[in-house]
Amino acid sequence: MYYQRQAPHIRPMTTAHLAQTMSLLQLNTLELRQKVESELARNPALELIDEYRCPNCHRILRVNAPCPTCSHNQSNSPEQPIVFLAARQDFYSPSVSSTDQDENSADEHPVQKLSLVEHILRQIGPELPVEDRSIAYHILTSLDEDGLLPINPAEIAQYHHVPRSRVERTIRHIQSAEPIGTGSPSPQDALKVQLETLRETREVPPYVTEAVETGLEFLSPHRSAELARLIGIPISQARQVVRFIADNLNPFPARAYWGEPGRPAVGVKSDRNTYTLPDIIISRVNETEDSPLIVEIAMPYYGTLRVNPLFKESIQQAPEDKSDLWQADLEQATLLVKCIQQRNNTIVRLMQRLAVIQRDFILHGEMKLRPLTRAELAKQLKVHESTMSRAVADKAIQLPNLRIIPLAMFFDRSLHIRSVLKTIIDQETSPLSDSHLAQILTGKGYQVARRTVAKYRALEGILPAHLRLQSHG
DNA sequence: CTATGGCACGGATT
DNA sequence: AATCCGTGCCATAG
Repeated sequence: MYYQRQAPHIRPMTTAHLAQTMSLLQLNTLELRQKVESELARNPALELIDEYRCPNCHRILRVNAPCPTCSHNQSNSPEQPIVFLAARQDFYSPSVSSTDQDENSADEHPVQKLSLVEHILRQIGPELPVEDRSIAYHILTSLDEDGLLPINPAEIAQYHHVPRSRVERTIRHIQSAEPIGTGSPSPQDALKVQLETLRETREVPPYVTEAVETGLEFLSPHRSAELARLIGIPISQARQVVRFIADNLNPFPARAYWGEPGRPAVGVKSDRNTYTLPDIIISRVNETEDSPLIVEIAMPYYGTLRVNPLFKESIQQAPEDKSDLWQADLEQATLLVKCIQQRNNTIVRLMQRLAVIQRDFILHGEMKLRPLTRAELAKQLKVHESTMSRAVADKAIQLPNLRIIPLAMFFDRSLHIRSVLKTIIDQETSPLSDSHLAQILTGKGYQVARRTVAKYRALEGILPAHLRLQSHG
């Protein structure tokens, strides 16, 4: 399927190389992993050997990557505090541990991304009693697109002829898996579960529990006034509560990692029931202001992918009729390996640049996002615009604050203004009209037309001024 | 008369 | 070439 049986030597190498690099570049890590797996299964010239470890420190290394501990780092100048670790390979577990049901569905229509069901089963699989597996599977496949359970546990119990308590026990198992709260019957329950889990590791501000229990409908940022009145606390404290909940909890667990609750993230395909893992992870070394950033590129497979040297040697002894085929396989394998390396290289270079340009955004949030176009970055990196587009397409990136957002968000033209707009509205004492908001924004150095303010408002799901509530009283 | 949403146009972006 | 986005104009609601 991946190669035509034509005389391979006629095919111009460069064209094929280019074409394949391009097509690989626009795949995200999971898609690439599937591609590699299918090639591995089909092509005897390709082999996957154990991960390559640094002889001194035993760190797992990407092929050809300098060891970050023993040898010096390539990209670490003092004014650009960024450290690039070797791409990490341990991120995606090998595909052995899936259940029977998964195998079947995967055969029928190849999964593009790890489904939520599979993701959770892998987590709870080990602790889940075997006899509860079918129940868990039943629950997971019944989830709606937000990760909530729309049907009654009693139904499931009846269907499997088991006591209800066993179903509920299984639900609790599922709720405790990432994303926490999945399988809850309602957004409120999901929040409660998340809150409990959070309590184990962190201090939870006062009144958060009350807000979740009674003031659920007032939890959106611009309704803090109503919440304050309901619980009987100052508005400022209500804002903190709302802020805390927005930052740490999510009423729709399955959307947990896609940007902000309730708002579909920018640039995401509207695939339903897919759970997206990051292709790139950024973390920080410490909490100081000038802390270096660690950028990790997730690898699609364990170990080192390479052309099997034995296959290469034995190719002269190929049987007459197979000779062409083997030759084609060999070329295909070499091509794939090269292209994957090139893909990684492109993404690493992209991220090196991006981490410098958008450092403030990565560390301090949306308001600091610097408007940047793909074309601009392409120019700086001296690559073609279409290459940039592909590199950015369909990738997810995890920020140090653990939020996972589409890489495309780094190129949002108006996110920073929208974010400023949000805080203005959040802090307004009486509802401001669009034209007034436009004035304030212009005063702050963001030139936007009144009409545009209206569009941004709509985008953020904020009601027009006359429908917003007075914040005091 | 003011505030806002719909439509459409043109330029930028992909 | 196709799509997205900011903006102006106009109709409508209050």
